[in-house]
Amino acid sequence: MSLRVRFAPSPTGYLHIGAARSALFNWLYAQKTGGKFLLRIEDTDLQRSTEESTVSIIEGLKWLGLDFEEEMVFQSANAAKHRAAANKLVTEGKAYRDFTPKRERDDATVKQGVADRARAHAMEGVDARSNPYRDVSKDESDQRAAAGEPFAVRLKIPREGKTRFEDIVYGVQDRDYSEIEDLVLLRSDGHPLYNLSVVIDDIDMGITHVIRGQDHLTNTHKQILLYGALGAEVPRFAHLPLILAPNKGKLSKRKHGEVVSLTTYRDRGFIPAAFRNFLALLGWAPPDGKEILSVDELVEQFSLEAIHRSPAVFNFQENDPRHWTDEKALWMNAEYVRNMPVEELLPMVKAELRANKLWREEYDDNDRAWFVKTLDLIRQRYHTLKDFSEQGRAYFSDDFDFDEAAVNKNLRKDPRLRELLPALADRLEELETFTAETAEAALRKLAEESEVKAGLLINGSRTMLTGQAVGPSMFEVFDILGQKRSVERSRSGVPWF
RNA sequence: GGCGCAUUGGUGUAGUUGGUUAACACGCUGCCCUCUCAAGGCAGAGAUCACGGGUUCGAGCCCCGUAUGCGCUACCA
Repeated sequence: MSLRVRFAPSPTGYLHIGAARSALFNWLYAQKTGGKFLLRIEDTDLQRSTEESTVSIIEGLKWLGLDFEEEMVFQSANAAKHRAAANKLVTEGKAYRDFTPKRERDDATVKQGVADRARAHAMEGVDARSNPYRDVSKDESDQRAAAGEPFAVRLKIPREGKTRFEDIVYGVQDRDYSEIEDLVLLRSDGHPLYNLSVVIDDIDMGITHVIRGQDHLTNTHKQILLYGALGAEVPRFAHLPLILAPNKGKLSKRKHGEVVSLTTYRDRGFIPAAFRNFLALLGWAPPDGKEILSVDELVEQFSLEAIHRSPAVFNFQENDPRHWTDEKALWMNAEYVRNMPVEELLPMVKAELRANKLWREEYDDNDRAWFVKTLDLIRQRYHTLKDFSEQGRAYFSDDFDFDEAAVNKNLRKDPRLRELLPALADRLEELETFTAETAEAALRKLAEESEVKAGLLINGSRTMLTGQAVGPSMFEVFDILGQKRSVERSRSGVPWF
């Protein structure tokens, strides 16, 4: 059978960048090997799963360009099958009914509770095979079940032995059975549990390679036991190093908020290809060390063997808007904004402008040449798509804001500009052919005659015409804005008031 | 507590079977370019390769221990 991988997120919130990376690596591996990339929504936790989340996951994958094949699978739809499988294991004697009353756990303190219980068991010398219901006779078990007594179903793990598998990333992994409790397959309310569901679904979907986060590394042993009990072939595993927060702690949705959400990057103007490129470099590096890689190059160079084992720190500074996410991601995005083919950038800028009511249909036909030229000029110093509607607003609308600092620095500082700028407007208006060159000549001539430095007029114009202190070469800006707008804005005097 | 995994400049990563001054990218500093800001070019700061032992003529690479971090240890996923 050909190679099949899957991405199996649980729909309990937006798509986490760590999950997105798992999806990417699965997808890359499928492309690389000619295999299939499948999607399964693990919504067995009905309480926490939401439809919005499922939608956002699908949108996120689409945004990153990670198309999945075949029908997506909803794990909850297979619950009956999972239950049946567990019951079959009971009949075969590979699992047993546990009539121990369920002990409720407070969700907030589970981690601690689990650790405490484990510690207590270790101290009291309780072994993992001590469950009294392990060896209850089948008749008695059947009777109690028939009498309506509630029970959970647990897998019967042998007393002696160990599981072993070779992880493609982490190497050979051993675990003694004594370290694994008889795992619960079915809750007392009949609800199938995670480890059972993944294994059965992976078998059903014919998954040959399981590529997922390192947090599942030790779970894998339990799952291997399950594959054995179910008589199925064990797939290959590749676990991915985790992505950590700057303090090297867990990067969580709860603690770190939107910076871990993939949609944030879309909403803040990232280019999908750029973010995908950045994500690929977390825990993996191409053999030739080149970092800006197209999808095709990514696919071509990718290999599971080159993934390394230490966790990656996602470097950002909370409470600092300038460093709201990893600097390298920001740099990479700017790199894409600057260098990608304009035709590919254009639709993205169009969407951005449209969302801000700055888009005009002429940009698509009559003014297309102007639009492309403008993009090419201004994108050189932009970092995200947002910049086109914010910093770039003055190129697409006469209704733009003046930056206070810029006005102070480039206009108010020298009162002569109150006269010089309108004078410049006159000169520009007189030009018969209006280009960057003629505008420059006119400006320099005026500067010379007025005995001021050209820079004074140039910087003053920049703020007067674009509201900003920074931007492209001013003569190019005159050209882009055109004679009419250049003249009007130079003359307006708006920022003086 | 037990088990597992990890540990190369601030961050992401390279470092072939152990062999001269530990490489690249982001970020940072300075200079050049220049009408500003970027970009670009040049130069530079920053790592006793977590720590301690050991093996070896020689270790970031091998072995042991320690520390720290993370993960798992649930009738969560």
